[in-house]
Amino acid sequence: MAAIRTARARARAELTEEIKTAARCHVAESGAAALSLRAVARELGMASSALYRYFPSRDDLLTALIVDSYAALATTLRAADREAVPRERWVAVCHAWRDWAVQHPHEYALIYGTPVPGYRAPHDTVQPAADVLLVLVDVVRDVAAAGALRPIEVPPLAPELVAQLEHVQSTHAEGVPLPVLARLFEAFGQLLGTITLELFGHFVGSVDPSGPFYELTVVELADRLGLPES
Amino acid sequence: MAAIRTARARARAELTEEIKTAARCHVAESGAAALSLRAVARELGMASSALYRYFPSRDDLLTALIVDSYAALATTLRAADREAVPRERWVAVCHAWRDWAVQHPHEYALIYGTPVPGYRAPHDTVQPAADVLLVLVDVVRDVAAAGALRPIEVPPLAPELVAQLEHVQSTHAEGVPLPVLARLFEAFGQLLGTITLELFGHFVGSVDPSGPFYELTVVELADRLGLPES
DNA sequence: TGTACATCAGTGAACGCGCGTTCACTGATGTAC
DNA sequence: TGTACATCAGTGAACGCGCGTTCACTGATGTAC
Repeated sequence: MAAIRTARARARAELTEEIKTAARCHVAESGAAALSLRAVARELGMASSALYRYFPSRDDLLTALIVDSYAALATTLRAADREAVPRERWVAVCHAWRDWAVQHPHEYALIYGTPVPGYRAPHDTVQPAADVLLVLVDVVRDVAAAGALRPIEVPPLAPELVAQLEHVQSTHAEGVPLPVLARLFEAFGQLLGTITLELFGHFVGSVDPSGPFYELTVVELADRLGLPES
Repeated sequence: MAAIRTARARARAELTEEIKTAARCHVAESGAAALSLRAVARELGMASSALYRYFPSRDDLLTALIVDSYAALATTLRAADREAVPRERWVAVCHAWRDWAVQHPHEYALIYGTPVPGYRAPHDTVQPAADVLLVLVDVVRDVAAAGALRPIEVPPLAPELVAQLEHVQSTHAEGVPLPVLARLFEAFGQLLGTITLELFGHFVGSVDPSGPFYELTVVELADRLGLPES
């Protein structure tokens, strides 16, 4: 029933993919804010009104692209994560993140840049967004489970922060000590900030090209997380 | 000659400001990408073509806004920096940064978010952008000059990174040791990343509201820079 | 297997909108003598 | 101080553009009997 699909159903699935692919190209060239149904339709050689058979509105197409971009990033990170000793896993995943961003700057901007004006992210994007972070969490959790995590010292955590982190811990990061979890969020901010600054041109004239600087950042983050030396 | 201005010159200066103010409002409401000369003209009750007497194009108006936003942020940070002992200076400046961002989210997005599609930043924006960072640099440099900086350990720096940092050191940060300068850039990335994640909604469901988390980040950064305990 | 009807993909014209920019113009302000 | 000319601010109409979305339609595909 799901396997034996009618010609219509197969054509529909294929065209849906083609529309998303064309839209992704458009985003990669002109940015998400400029995404236009008409342009996509033009590229596919069909009437713009035909797209409404596949996506009820421009925003729904945008949502689909965002979900896909998160998924693509998460998949890339997972791939980088496989085969590597603990510390190298961290380094590999972090570099995979930057590489993906450099190779797909507009998709990166689509998910981590300024939200598109007038667009309200639906709930569909929450899980894909979390999946990306979970790659980082998993690296650390596996080390923790193996008892190889070096103890780290952090300043006392405010009660509100403890509550927030405990919630994350119980739902997504069991076995990761709270101080490490706090450092993981710090790492998230630092990685994203560093990549963003490079991509959006704020390092021009200082630490650009930023390969060596990013490398340093990643290594120091591994230290601060208590990951063992490679 | 600069003081005794004609009525025309005074009117011109005032209207230029009014245009920028109206444009800023527009950016604060709908974002930079949606900035429209016609909307600004409408708000001022004048013909849209009249704006071309003041700004040769939409992009020039955008540039003026960007320069102003950098300047406003730098001024805010400077104000926070005054009166405070060394370590508190760092904390005060970092919190002023976040506060400004939270209070002016669209201006923040204007300078640190996704670049506006089709817009190419002219050279006029370089110095204002640097001025913001120099507030952070100055805090650390003053402590270094007073000999109060705790020595810090960083992994060996790649030769290319050393060259980049030495260039920055010689032009903007004399007296700041290279490892500290590297950490300053890391701090820049981490602060910007953390603020961006909060502002763009990526902390919803985890460390949101992010006050306590940001506080922790700032304090740890001070440690890593070798700033003395308060 | 064949027919009758329902479903759906895709079309093309149209609505109504807002945009950046140009241009010839009017009338006020400034300047040189 | 008064006049003649040059400069400049602001107008309003127009050009040409692209957009999202709707709607009545044709014709092909799928389904029930």
